[in-house]
This record gives sequence, C-alpha cells and structure tokens, in this order.
Amino acid sequence: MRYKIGDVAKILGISTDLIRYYEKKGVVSPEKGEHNSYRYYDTWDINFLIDCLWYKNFGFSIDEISVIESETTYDSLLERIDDMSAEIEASAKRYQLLHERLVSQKETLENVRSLIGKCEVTMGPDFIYYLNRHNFEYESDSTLQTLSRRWLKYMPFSTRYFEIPVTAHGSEDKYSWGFSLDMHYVEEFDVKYAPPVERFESRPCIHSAFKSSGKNAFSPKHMDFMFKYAKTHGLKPVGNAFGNLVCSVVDNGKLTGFFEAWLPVEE
Amino acid sequence: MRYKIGDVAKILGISTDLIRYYEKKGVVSPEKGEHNSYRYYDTWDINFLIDCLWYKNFGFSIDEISVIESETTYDSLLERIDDMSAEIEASAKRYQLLHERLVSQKETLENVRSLIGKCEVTMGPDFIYYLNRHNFEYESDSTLQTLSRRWLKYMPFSTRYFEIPVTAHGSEDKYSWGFSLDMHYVEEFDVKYAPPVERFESRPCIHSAFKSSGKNAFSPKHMDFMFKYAKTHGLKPVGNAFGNLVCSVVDNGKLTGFFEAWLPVEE
DNA sequence: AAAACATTAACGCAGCGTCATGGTAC
DNA sequence: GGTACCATGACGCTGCGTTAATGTTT
Repeated sequence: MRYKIGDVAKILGISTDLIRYYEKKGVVSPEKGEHNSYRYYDTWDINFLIDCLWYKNFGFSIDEISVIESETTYDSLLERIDDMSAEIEASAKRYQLLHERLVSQKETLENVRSLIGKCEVTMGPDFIYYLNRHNFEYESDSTLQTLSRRWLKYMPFSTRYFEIPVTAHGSEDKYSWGFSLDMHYVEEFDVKYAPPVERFESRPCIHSAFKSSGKNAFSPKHMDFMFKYAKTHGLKPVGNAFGNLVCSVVDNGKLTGFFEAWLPVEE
Repeated sequence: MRYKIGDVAKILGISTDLIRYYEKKGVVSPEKGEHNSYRYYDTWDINFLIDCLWYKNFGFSIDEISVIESETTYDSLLERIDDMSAEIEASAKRYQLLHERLVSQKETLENVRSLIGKCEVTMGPDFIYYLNRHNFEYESDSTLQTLSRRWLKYMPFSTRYFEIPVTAHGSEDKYSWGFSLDMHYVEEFDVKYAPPVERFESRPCIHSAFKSSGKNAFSPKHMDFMFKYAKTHGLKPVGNAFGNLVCSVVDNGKLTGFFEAWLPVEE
C-alpha cells in the first residue's frame, strides 16, 4: 500500500507539515513519485513515524529520535532510556516542588491581605538569609554578587527579604534588602550556608503585614504600628524587624507592594 | 543609584541581552541617557526585574509577566496563580507518570531480551486494545482513524499491539496491528471504551519474545515456536496470539524489531 | 589612547503553524 | 474540468544566545 502524505497525516493525527518537517530533519524518508514529487509512504514508513511519535511523547528531541531510530543498539537504547529517565524524574520533582510552592504562596497571599494593619503574636519562621542591598544601593562586592546569582536561581523558593534595624525604628531610610530561604528548602536543596548567610531560628514574633504604594515609598515607618503594638502590649523588641515582599500588584490604581512582616519580641 | 546594564546583569546573573530582550517585550523600561543611548537602571528597576525572574521561574511567559507586573490586581493575581497552579500540578503528574512508564519500559526491555526464544507459562496482562491495520493495509474507516489519533496521544502509555489469529498459525501473512493500553492506564486516564475497543483479561498464557530483522520481515511464523511449545507441553491455544512491539533498534547491522508475545492456553 | 563598556541589528536554535504560489491527481 | 490534494519556500512564534559593526565611558 502507498499512502500520500495527507493519508498518513490523517492516520497519525498530525499535520502534513510536521511530517515534512521530520523528513527535513532526517528522520523519515519516503519514496518520491517518479513523475511528480509526491511523497509515497508504505506501512513501514508509517510504523517508523509511529515509533518517532512514541519517543517524542517521552520528550526526546527530534535529533535524538533520528539517532535512536537509525543507529541505536539495544544497549545504547537502554542507556538513553536511563538518561531520559533521570531527566524526567528531575522534572517531575521540580514541578511537584513548584506546585507546593505555589500553593503555599497562595496561602500567604490570602493571609497577608487579611493581616494588613493587624498584629498577632506567634512563632516566627525558620530560615536563612543574607543582605545585599542597603537603602538604595546594591553591594558591589563580588562574593555577594555570586551569592545573589545562586539565590536568584532558587527563586521562587527563595524570597525577597528585608530587615529594619531595631535601633532605626522611626527613621526614614534605614533598611536592607536581601534574600531568604525557608529551612524547609535549605534541606530540600541541601544548601550549605556560611556568613554572610545567617540563620534565623523560629521564635516569638509579632506577625503582621502592610502595603506600600508607589515607587520608592518603602520605608521603616510602615512598621511603626508594630513597634507601637509591642509597646502597648508589654512586649519588648529583641531583634531586627524583618519580612518578605509577598507580591506587587496594582492597588487603587497604583503599583503597590504587599509585605509580610515580623518583629521578634519577648515579654 | 544608577546602574548600567552590565551592572544589572552582574547583580541578577543574567545576560545583558536578556535584559534588553525583556525591554523589547515591554516588561522593563529604564531611563535612557541624554547624550548617549545607554540604559540606566535604578533600584526600583532592578527590583522589578527580580520580580519578573521570580514569576519566570514559576513558568509564566514573558507576556504574562508583563501583564502581572503592570496591570494585575490582588484578586486577579490570585486567579492567575490558581491557573498556573493547576497547570503545574498537571505537569508534575504527567512527568511522574512518564517516569513510571520509562522505568517499566526499561524493565520490559531487559526481560524481553532474556526471554527471546524461551517460553514460560504465566498470567497474561490485562489491557484494552483495538486493531486498525490488517497485514499491510491501514483501515480507512474514519471512526478508526479518530480512535487512532486519540490513542496515539496516549503514547507512550499506549503501545503497538499485534494479533495473530490462532487459526492462521503457520501461514505467512495473516496478522493485524493496532494499539493496546494497560488497564492500569485505562483507570489512570479514565478511558471509556466500547467496540471496536476490546478488553483482554488476564489469564494463563505462554509468554515469550522474538525479534525480526529487516523491512517487512514480521510474520506469524515468528511465533511458531510458541505453538510448538504448547503442543509439546500439552497446552491448548484458546485464543489469538498477540503481543507488543517493544522497540526497534539496530541489531547485527540490521534494523530489528523486538516483540513481546503471548499465547493464551489451557491445559 | 586603550580597554572595557554600551548600542542596534541581524541571524540562529527547536518545533512547529501559517500562509502564498503553483503544480498534480482523480 | 473542477476540486481536492501536493510541493516548495518564506515567514512567524518564544526565549533567548551569538556574532558584527559601531559608538561611549573612563
């Protein structure tokens, strides 16, 4: 039996262009008509294409497929399958982690909105962090830059972290930014840390949230209410206030950052 | 502080080209020098870029990012996160299934090679299947073609299936091809089936494997040894012989198909 | 004045989809 | 002889990387 390209496309449920594309990439080579330049496929060619689709659905690239289909022995196929298996396993893991992260991010988003301006005392998070920006200036230190590049790749598991020296409370412009990474992920990714990366261990904190609209509007003043809360409730700040940028979205027509904030306290 | 594009690239660990590309896509727009056309970034711009990378690592496309970063409200962000969460969950599931499939495929490959020419009696698999090709000719029936397209998308969970009528044993060219899908996946994908899709329920079979080299060399004769085995061991074939194409690779310099085969029998 | 930046523009990659133009089969 | 198919080629898409030619900063 000879099938024209359209027949094959129908049988396989793919486009004729895709079949021609595979041919261009050297995967399939059907007979060509003598008088015309039509492609004529036999059963074997179609089987071959089905094989290709099989591998394609595993995620093999066209080049890999053309190698597998034309030059591969049983043993090297087993090797390739091992490699692909490892890749796919890694992807599965990655997507699973991403999914968990998105779920927790969504929880955070929901909590933060309802927490704005309110304070509660609870155990703070357990995480590692470092600072790479003070007020408006990024550190030009190359060690820090290397670090940042690594932590940027941990995103969205790493998050944007800020810190306000407890002594600076009330002033306009003393704060630092950096990144933090929850201990959960430190273990998951087996992250080694040493100064300038520090660890914050879970302890009692005032937990709250606030927002800040407009460019460069972020200021330690946004956390004043938390210090007030401490004072009026007989709690003593015992460390720097800190928090994370949770998201930045349009709010009342203005670009607005939403922040989750913590202030370590003691009775 | 003003940063030049190279400084930003260093801070973020990405290429200057990527930053310019994001600008072209409308994500970031830094100030331009008055006398030159250099780009100058402030802290805000860099934050913005970090945000973008954050979303990027979740898998959002550049277009989505530019929307999220410039027009999105808290509520619509939550919605987008829900959508993305569903997508990512699906990907995670997909990769996990693919991985399991690859692992089982590798097992099959290893078993089949050691089973070639040997027979064992064991419980056959439980699966559904249909036929769409008889000898060398594909059915042109459009219902079957639609079915094939669907089953081709189930690959590599669906596999290439062949059947040899028990009455045709010994003849040269009576066999059919189609697809089969293990009951495990029928449940996993919640596949509904009705004729022409049939079910084969697990029952005692002679289990073996064989290979076939060269174009169009496949023939029912390859299974003769299984019928012989049945005869010499007092087993009566009680249904069509069938099997799957396991792989096709180069063997002794020739393109060779490896097949796993089953023959239902009774004492 | 040399080195290290910056600019724009064009091209390339995979893995296709989408025309446009013209030839062919039935 | 009409229409449904086929061929080739070019271009578009995303998310960048890679030159190349040229201009600017320090």
